[in-house]
Amino acid sequence: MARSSQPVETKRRIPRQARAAETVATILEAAAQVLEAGGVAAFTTNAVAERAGVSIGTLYQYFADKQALLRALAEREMTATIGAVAKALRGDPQAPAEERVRAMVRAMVNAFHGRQRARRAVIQAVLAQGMSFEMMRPIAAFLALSETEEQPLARLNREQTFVVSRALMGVVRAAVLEEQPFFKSRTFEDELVRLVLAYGAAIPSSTAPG
Amino acid sequence: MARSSQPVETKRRIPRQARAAETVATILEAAAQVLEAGGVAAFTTNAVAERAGVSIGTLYQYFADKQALLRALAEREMTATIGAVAKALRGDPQAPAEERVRAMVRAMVNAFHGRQRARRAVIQAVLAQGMSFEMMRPIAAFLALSETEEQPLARLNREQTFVVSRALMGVVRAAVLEEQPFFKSRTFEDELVRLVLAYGAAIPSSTAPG
Amino acid sequence: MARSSQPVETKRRIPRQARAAETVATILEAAAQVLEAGGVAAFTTNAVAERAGVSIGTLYQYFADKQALLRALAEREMTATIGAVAKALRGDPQAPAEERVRAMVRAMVNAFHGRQRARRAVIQAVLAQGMSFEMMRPIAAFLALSETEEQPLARLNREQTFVVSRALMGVVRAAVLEEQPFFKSRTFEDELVRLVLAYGAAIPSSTAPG
Amino acid sequence: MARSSQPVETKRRIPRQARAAETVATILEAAAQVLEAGGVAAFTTNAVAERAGVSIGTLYQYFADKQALLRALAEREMTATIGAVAKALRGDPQAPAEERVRAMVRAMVNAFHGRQRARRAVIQAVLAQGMSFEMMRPIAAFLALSETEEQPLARLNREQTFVVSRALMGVVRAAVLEEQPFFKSRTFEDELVRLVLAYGAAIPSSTAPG
DNA sequence: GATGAATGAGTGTTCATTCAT
DNA sequence: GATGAATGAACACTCATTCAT
Repeated sequence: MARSSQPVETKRRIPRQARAAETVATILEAAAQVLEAGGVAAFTTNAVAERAGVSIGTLYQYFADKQALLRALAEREMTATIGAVAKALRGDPQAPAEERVRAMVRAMVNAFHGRQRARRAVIQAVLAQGMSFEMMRPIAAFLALSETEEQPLARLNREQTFVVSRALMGVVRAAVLEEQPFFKSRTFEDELVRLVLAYGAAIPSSTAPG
Repeated sequence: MARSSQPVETKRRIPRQARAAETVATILEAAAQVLEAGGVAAFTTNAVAERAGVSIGTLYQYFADKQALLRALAEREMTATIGAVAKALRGDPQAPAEERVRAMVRAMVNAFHGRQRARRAVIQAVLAQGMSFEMMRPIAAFLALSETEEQPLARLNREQTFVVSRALMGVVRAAVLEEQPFFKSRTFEDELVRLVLAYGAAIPSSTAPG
Repeated sequence: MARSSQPVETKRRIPRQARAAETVATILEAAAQVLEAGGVAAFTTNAVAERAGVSIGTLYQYFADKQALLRALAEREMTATIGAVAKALRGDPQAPAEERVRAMVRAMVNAFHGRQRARRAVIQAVLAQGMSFEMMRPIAAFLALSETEEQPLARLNREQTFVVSRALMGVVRAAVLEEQPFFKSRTFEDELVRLVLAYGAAIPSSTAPG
Repeated sequence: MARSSQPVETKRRIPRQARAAETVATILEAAAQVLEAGGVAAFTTNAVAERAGVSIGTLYQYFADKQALLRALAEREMTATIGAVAKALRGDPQAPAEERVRAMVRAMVNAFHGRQRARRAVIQAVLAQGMSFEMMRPIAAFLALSETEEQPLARLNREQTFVVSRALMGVVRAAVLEEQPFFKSRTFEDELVRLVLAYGAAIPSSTAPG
């Protein structure tokens, strides 16, 4: 496993032409499929290239190394989740807290729908490669709910934001990884909403900064 | 290549002599150290054997394969956590709920003290190898708190048990993996206690089975 | 680890370029040489690769595993033998039986000329790997002589075909393995011819089917 | 694979006591069983020792190395075959040639009865280890039939002896290795007898020496 | 004499990565 | 830009053999 020393750059070549962008998309989709089909063990650069229908050389033209490919994939998957959650949060600001929390919870759960295995594999792969949870920060930010100026979820301090966001993600993640049958059930959703609301309600105004 | 059947499945040879038992302990300790020092990437059977000061052959005399070694290590680490949490839960049954929850939370947090990197690596490795979360079941069982006949955490149904246990573990896990500076702080502990108690209090008696 | 399906099963990648075809030939030749030089014990994939002057990776690009390499080699060697024998059998159909049998015997003996050690090693290796004698079937078929419409070797039943073919091959094989000095002698050839003709002549027409 | 340099000695320690002789027998029997059960691949010194119920150290007390064990086993198996054939040949010297040949053929076929897999494995192992066919010489000698003073099989020269003995053994060997269903049939036996007699009859007195 | 824990050279095999075409 | 043949460090794992107890 030769370690390349490209610290920051994810991609080698910024695709300026439509064709190149297509190739990149093809490769990423192939990567997701390989992960979905065979899990982490099957996720080799050669396999991805073959699935994508491009040569291994072409893959390396766009991704500096395996890490970069994985990073890009994780980003893509995360972006989808973030987008859905953000949209839910952006909904009607006048709606009652429960309604908004429920919309967000549902968005998260739905985000993990479908290609569960791929997402699970992405999580595994991300962890296996020692990548920090940095890329999950955006979600955490959303979950902080600080953009909701209204009660009862606003004004959380650092620890509280961390607790509620990670609690929520922790439960969803565990449900995905453990393949819990009740994952998509209404009962499960209810409990997640309850968790967030109860915790929010239990926070006295004074603990929040300012 | 006939494999003689061994009782535990994890180990190849049951150490009957003092020397052998020592060797096993040495290897496991070495495994933890390697994981601590270099993360999942450095966790090779050869590296572990070298660190342990035994030959690679000796390692394989006691562990059928890499997985088995990892499994044994995870077991060892998990047992420590379980033991601490269980002890906390066993405490004074007359004590108020908050006190008992706090004891448990503290036990969990403390369990992840010290060799954080190793534990983190164990988690990563376990995930990377596609091992199911089965081994975390015992902890979940404890967290279900169903043994506490008293209010307010008893009588949780399946989904509720799952939610509270995974929420708690999710937060602690994230704090370890992300190396949050407030991990050992009282503030953090307070919030965890709040999460559990608030959720427990928000559950109406009627949702629980029976 | 998805294996893409290949037509022949023996090879992983079908060489489409001239360079690749050359490489395959080089590896096979190296395999024969290694076998010739050091026998079965020396026949390791690394040794073959080194002898071929290619990296071990290249070897595995064309042969799925050691077995496949061995199989390919055996095939190559057998094909040579079969070809020679077949050619001899195809000779003048009008020629007297003795002449035709002699041509065949000579072809077989000659086929084992030269690289005796390699062939011997191939046989050993094939046996050692538990490979069935399937690949020798073609030779047996030829030896059945059923294509010779003429007396005295045609119309052999199953057991008779087996007996005469294996007897002939058994003697040749033993001569090769035991490195008998008279292997290439005319006397030896005479005796082989005698064996086949005598046996053929001793079979009454009635024992053959039809 | 450390090669020990003990050229000739098969056994390390000559068992002078009854107990030691028993142990050797036990080990040899275990070796045969391991070979029978798992073929060449399963034939490891450790497996044999375990099967024999002795420690690996004990095994090495009686057999210098794996080769020696194999050699001893081959010897044991061959001795049985030889004994049977010799007995058949020793039968009534006044009996007609066909009868005596048939007795011999039957003895050979029967010798390969029963533990076929083990014998097959022994053959494979013997070949795999590069052991020459030296140990089969005794059988060849018997097959030379030179002890039969009578017609028509006596007075064979070197090549003729070689041809008839190896032809016979070659057919039997092939039948065992290929697991031919007709192996034990009367038809097959008939053909073997025919082969020997026809060949013998086809030899003019003048070709034999003296 | 017997034991079995320990050894370690050696094997087959993978896969990220390069570079000549 | 694309290709894919070639690379080789690295890995998991085996097993014949030794020797302290």
